[in-house]
Amino acid sequence: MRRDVFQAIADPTRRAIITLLALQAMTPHALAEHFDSTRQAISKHIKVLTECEVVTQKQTGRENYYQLNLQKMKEIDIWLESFRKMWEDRFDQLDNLLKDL
Amino acid sequence: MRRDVFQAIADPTRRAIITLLALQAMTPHALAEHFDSTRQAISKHIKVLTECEVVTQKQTGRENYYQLNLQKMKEIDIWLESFRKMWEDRFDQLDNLLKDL
DNA sequence: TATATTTGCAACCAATCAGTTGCCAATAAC
DNA sequence: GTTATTGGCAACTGATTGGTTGCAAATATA
Repeated sequence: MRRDVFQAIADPTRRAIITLLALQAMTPHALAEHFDSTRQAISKHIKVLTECEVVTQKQTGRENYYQLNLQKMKEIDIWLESFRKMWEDRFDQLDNLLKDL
Repeated sequence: MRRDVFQAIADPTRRAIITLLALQAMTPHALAEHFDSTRQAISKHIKVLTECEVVTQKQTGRENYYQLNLQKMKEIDIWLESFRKMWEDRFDQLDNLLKDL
């Protein structure tokens, strides 16, 4: 099974989970309340996120708090880096063109 | 069928195609030579990329040149924006901590 | 004109995905 | 001690994915 951050963010529900966990650590139960699907469905998504280390867990009693691992988000940023350079160059070119006109 | 840039970059072969097309526009045939799988498999990936507008095509005779649409790459960057702010804040906090020591 | 190259389409296949329900274990609350 | 809450596991289902082969159409090339 392929488990990387790119696969993790492919699913819109998982992206929503990531956004929620960016604000604060939450339990699967609390997370599930934000969605229409069942707690088990959400738990499966959390499992994927945990397996690719996008999310880490911290157990306290019976409650399991999950929190976002920003480092993994940074991995996407690193991949984007070379492309960002390209669109910034394009922007500069357009900028120069506009100045010349 | 869900077709967005996040699903597009989920597959490692598609990410490789994107990287190749960032360097220069290419035909499916030329692209396929960079991979082990068949031309049809690559064409299917190109179809996904086209459907979510990560790639645009330009036909010349029987050859079909595909090129990267940087704008769609930027969409990922926009989504990352809020998270980037977070890890930069964390870095600043660490920086201040180190200064204090 | 005959042959080779490039391409997209359709049919098929095994694996994976996202979701469900049911169940049981552990912890909290009463 | 009994009941409620939380959460993980397993089994199942339908849809999607990434791959294959075969084929036909269009364009180059000999």
